[in-house]
Amino acid sequence: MPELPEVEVTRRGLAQRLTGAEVLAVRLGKPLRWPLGVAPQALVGARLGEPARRGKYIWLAMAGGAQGQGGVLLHLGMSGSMQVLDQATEAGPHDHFDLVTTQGVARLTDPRRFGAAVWSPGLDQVPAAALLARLGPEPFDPVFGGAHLHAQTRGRRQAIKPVLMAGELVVGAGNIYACEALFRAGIDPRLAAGRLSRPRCDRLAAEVQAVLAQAIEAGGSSLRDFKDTSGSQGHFQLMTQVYGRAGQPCRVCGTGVRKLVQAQRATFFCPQCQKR
DNA sequence: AAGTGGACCTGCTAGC
DNA sequence: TGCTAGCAGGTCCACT
Repeated sequence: MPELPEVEVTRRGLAQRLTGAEVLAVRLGKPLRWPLGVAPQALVGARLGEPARRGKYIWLAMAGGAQGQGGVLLHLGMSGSMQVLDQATEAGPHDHFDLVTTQGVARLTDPRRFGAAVWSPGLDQVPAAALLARLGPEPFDPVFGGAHLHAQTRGRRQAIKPVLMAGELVVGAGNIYACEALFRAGIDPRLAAGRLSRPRCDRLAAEVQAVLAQAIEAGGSSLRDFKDTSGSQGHFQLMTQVYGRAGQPCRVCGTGVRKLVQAQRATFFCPQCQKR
């Protein structure tokens, strides 16, 4: 589910509800991708700062409590979402991390358990630093743009779509938004990254930013189960031009949208609008 | 060294 | 109707 827009929508919800709250209890469900790395009760008494986001990770900074300065790095994996409940209801079989606070209960629900909640003494310290180490620039960071995209793709033979998704050139564009950005930029997803001209890099960078911004505005995409922290669905999935539309007519030219597999992930594109 | 493929885990759906 | 193979928004790791 969650690409950058969904994670950002989640972060905003957490920020609104939980900033300044004090941790009363932590409840763990089944194991997630990585262990929390600290005894749950060690977080009791800590006060939450404003949640931050880096790529598809959310950083819940906290101070005080037995564990002292640090925070919890959250990832929603493929199927995760977070809700903030007024009261702690009984945990379901897919609720694997509850942060009970004075301002509500933040609950991570993640059926596939590719997500994680990991304690770290700081964002710039292990284990958080190790997890964030390979992330490229944020899409709205001034560092990211056509020049960066162009420079970083020289000599690369791999197709642009998996390169975009890998997160080394820019974080945040997962399968949906990589497909959508390439469509908007008129670029064939199979084109070798190193063959993108500078003007096309400019265009692609702009479209990555535009599609992510628009998706955040729309509350993210809810393909099957994504919900924001108050339980509402996003509606960007209603605006996709190509993602999930195999066989349906392109909204621009009417040609059938095609589906193929790249790096073991489905790619959707319009063979007419997107050129090599 | 870049690129590829497998792994992690569960639920839903399309197809027989 | 019922089973099953295949597929799903991510990312790490091992191997070529």
